[in-house]
Amino acid sequence: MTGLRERKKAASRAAMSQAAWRMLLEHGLDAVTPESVAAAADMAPRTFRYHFRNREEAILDGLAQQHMALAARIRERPAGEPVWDSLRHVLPAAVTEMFGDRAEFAKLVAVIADSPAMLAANLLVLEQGRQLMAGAIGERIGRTPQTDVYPGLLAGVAGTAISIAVTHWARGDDDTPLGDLIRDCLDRLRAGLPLETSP
Amino acid sequence: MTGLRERKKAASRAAMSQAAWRMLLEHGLDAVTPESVAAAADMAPRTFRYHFRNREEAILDGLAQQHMALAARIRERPAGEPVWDSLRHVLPAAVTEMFGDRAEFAKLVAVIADSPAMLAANLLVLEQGRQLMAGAIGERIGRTPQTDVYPGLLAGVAGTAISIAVTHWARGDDDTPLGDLIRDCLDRLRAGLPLETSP
DNA sequence: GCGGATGTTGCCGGAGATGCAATCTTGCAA
DNA sequence: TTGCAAGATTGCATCTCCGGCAACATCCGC
Repeated sequence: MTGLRERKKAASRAAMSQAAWRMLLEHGLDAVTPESVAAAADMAPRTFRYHFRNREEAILDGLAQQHMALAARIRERPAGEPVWDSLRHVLPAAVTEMFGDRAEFAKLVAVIADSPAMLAANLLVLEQGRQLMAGAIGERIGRTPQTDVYPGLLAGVAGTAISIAVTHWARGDDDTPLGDLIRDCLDRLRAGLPLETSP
Repeated sequence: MTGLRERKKAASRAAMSQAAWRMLLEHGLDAVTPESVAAAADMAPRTFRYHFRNREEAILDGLAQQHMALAARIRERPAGEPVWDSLRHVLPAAVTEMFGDRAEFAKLVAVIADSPAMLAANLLVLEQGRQLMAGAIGERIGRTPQTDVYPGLLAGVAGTAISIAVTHWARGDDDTPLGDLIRDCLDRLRAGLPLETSP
């Protein structure tokens, strides 16, 4: 499971992904090329292409990893706990630590805004996250997403809460902590999204 | 607005999009190339690239159009109607007419399943649809998605309902009409997605 | 230790995307 | 009607990106 081989492979991947991320923040999307990233990580360009389909995938790989970790944290919650409570318990903290620095994430949002490829890659990450989340939810409540709509719906709702909360948080004209924003969104969704303002 | 010029441009676009769609259903994704589609629509390959970024975009262009129409239909609902009711009124019918033939759509699902590019393109379409839906919802309730999370949350929920319902419907091991599935999903979401089974 | 499996790398070819400019069609006004 | 500007269609040339193939190095299991 944790053989030297797999660890080295993961290390290579992580090194390039982090290099790509830093390069995006400091020099913009155009500066992120297989060549530059590979050089920064001290590897061959071809190795970059072995691990990642394109630069967008490399840049977002870190986020993708953490999305996968989200599902795991859902599974780890005590067995009897209602799923909604599990989400409310896990998501605010997990997502907050996921997007540590607001300025960095604002930059990412800006890049996504004017790059269709980045947007598409980001949507892929989110979709994959939803799939895993649906699986985890289904496992907890004993229903498979294949035959029951519930896990998919709840995972979709959770994903929506995260996306909306993070987007508003990244905009920066509101200093509410990200965790509180997510809790607020989740609570509204759990209440069935009534129109009434509830400040 | 409806000058001859624009109609001709839209016609070219529609012709190629439909050709791409038919070609996908009959010969698979690999058969859909700018050259083949352009030939089928009696146009030059370069014209294909003038209208579409890639084959996936061409294939899904019809769906994208209808997603845009969705937002318009939300806006057309009577002014006093609660937004949730508007969704419940518009979505089942609109989506049902959107995916007329189950076999065709099942094919699309299959293609999406093993083509990351198709998946990404599809997610782009859905995301764009959500944006428009959020705008329409915000307009109806007098809140802009820019400063208020409500429109985005509700649009996200609506999108989730559609995606999940359509996916299950396309699987085909349940003969419930698509409209009923969507209504069911919407009702569950409006009720805050309680875990209890309610058959 | 040895053989198989797998990560790393270089080389190279095909496919896809884009800028440019020429040409034709349409919209509009003189 | 006629002429001009704007925009759609097309060809050409180029460029980048992606992936297959094969060689080599390293690691795992027996």
